[in-house]
Amino acid sequence: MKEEIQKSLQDIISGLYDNPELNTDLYVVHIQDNKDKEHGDLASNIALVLSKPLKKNPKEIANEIIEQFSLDANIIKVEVAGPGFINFFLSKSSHGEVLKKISSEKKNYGKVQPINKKVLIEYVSSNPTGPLHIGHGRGAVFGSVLSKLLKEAGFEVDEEYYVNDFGRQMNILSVSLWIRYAQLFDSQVKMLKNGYQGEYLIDIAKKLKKIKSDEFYIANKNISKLINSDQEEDEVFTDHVIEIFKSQLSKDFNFLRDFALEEIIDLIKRDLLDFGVNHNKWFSESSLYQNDKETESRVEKAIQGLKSNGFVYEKDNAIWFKSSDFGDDKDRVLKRGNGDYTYFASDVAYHLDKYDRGYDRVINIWGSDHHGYIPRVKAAMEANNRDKDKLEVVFIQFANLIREGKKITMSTRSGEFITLKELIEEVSTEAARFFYINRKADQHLDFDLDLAKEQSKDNPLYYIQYAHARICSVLRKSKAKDSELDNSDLALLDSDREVEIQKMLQQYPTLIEKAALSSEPHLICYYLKDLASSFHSYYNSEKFLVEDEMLMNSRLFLLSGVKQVIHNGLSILGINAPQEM
RNA sequence: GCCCCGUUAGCUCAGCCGGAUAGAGCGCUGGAUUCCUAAUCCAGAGGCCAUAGGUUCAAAUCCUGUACGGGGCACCA
Repeated sequence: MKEEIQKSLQDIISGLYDNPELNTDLYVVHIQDNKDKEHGDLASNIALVLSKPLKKNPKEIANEIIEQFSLDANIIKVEVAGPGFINFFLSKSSHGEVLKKISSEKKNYGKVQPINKKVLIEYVSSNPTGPLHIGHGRGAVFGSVLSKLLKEAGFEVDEEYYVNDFGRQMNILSVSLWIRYAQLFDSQVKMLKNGYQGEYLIDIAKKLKKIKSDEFYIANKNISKLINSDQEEDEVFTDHVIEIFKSQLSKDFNFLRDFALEEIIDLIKRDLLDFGVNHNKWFSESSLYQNDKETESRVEKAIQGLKSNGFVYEKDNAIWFKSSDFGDDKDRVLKRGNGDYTYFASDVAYHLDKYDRGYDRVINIWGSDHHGYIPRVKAAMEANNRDKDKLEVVFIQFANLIREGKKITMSTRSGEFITLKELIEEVSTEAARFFYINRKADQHLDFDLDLAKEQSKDNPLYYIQYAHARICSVLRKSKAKDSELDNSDLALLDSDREVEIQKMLQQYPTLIEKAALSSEPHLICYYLKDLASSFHSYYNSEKFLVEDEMLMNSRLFLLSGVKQVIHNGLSILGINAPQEM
C-alpha cells in the first residue's frame, strides 16, 4: 500500500513540477505511518520538502498534488493538514490483506528472497585456553541472531570462529596442563603463578592420564622443582619455564599442546551448541603460519604485501607497519625483536584471507575494548589495496550480572569467573539469549538474573511467550480449521484494536529489514513486546469463541496471524514459541 | 592527552537515516476474573529529552562547544 502511494505521488510530482531547473527524481517521496488516528493512516511530507526548491507555499503544493491523486477501494480519503502534510485514510478492510499474506507465507512471512550476496560474520573467537564465560555470552548471542537476521534478509551467511591457537598463550596452556597432570601423581607440585588456574584443566589432565598413564610425568619429573621455585608473577620466569619444557619434552610438548587445544575447543563447541550458537566455520590462526615447501606462509605474504607497497620498516630489531600513514595513532609492530610475530601480524593475514574469500560483506563482532584496534586493521587493508570500508565492526559492550539488585563482581584472573554454562543452567538458554539481545549492543547491559527467572509479565520473554501460548490455547479450543479461517470476512475486523494489530503485523517485514540493515537485533525484542501487549489488551476486551461463526473465524484468523509473527520473530532470536505454558 | 559510548518520567530503558500532542516496563494510586490460561488487562499521576549555540518550514533526533558518567589507548592475546 505504501509503495503504491509512494509511486503515484512520485509520478504526480514529476508530472507537475519536473523541468530543467528542478529534477524531481532527486526528491524521494517518504511515506510514514501516523501515530495519531486523526491524521489518517499514512502521511507524506513531500509538499514541505518541495516548498523550498519550488519557492511556493507547502499547503498550496499539497493541494495541487491531491487534486491529481485518485482514490480507490483501499484509499478512501486524502487531505492536506497541518503545515502541509498529505494524509491518507485507508478503508478498514484494506488492513486485512496482511492476514492473508501471513497465512499463505507462514514461516516465510518477513523473509526476503535471496539477494545473492555473501556475508561473513566472525564472532566469539574467544581464546582456546578455557571455557566460555559470561563475558562471551553477549557477543555469542548477538552474532548468532545477526546471522539469522541476515539470512532472513536474503543474505547467504557464514558464521566463523577464529581460533587463536598460536603463540605464547598456547605454551602456557600446555605447561599448565602438564602441571595439573603432574599433580595427579604428586600433590606437592604447584601451579605456575602465570598459569591457567581454572579447574577445567584438572579434568583434561585426568583424561591425559588415562591415555598416557604416568609416561609424561616420570620422564620430566625433575621439572617440578623448577616450577615450585616460582614465587612471583614474572613473565621472564614463565618464558624460561616454557623453554625448558620445549627442550625437555620436545615432540611430547606438541602432543600436550594439541591435546589441550582439542579438549578445550571441544568444550567451547559444546557450550556454544547448548546456547544455540552454530558456527559453520572454524578458522585456525596457526594455519596462517603454515608454509608449504615452496611458498611462504600467509602471514609472511601479508607482510610482504605491505612491504612492497612501502609501508614496512625496521627499528630496534622489530618490524613495523606504518599504520600512522593511514590515520592510526602510531605505527604497529608486526614482528617483535625476539622474532615472534605479534597478534596483529596474524590479524592482517587473517583479514586479507577473509577479503579474498569473495564475500560482499565482512562483519566482525568485537568486544568494545577492542575499538582502538580498528584503525590499524583498516590501515593494513588499505595498505594492501583493499577497500577498508568493506570491513564492518560491531562492538559489544560488557554486561554486568545483577543478583538481588547487586552487581556480581568477578575476576578473570585466577579463574574465578562465572561460565556461560553456569548461566545457562541457572536461567535457561532462552532467557539468557533474550536478555543479552534485549539491549542495544553498544550499550552497557545489566543482566538481572532474578528477573530472567521470574514467571510474570515483568519478565518480557514470558510475556511474549505467554501471548503465543494463549493464542494456541484458544485455537485448540475452537477446533477451527485453517481452511475455514482463510475464508473469513476480514471486514469484520474493524475495531480500533483489531486495526491496530493488523497494522503492527504489516510492519513486521519492514522491521526485520531495518534490524538487519542496521545490525540492531534488539528492535525485534521491542517489537515483539509491543505486539504481545496489543494482543493481551485485545484478548481481555473480546471474546473469541462466540456463536457467530463468521465473527469467530475472522477473529481467530487475526489471532493466528499474531501467533505466526510471534513465532517468526522469536525464531530469529533463537527462542522457542511454546504451545502451552 | 587522544579515541569510542552514553546523559529522555522516581528506577531500567526504547525512540535518534528530522515531522504533527515524546513512549514502554517497573514503582506509586485506584479498578477489572460466574467466561477462551489473571503468567493478563483498564485508568490515573509522573518530562525545560544534560547544557549552550548552529542548520531547518520543522530538532529528543543532524552539526559544534561545554559539563558529568562509563570504557579504551602494549615489541599482550
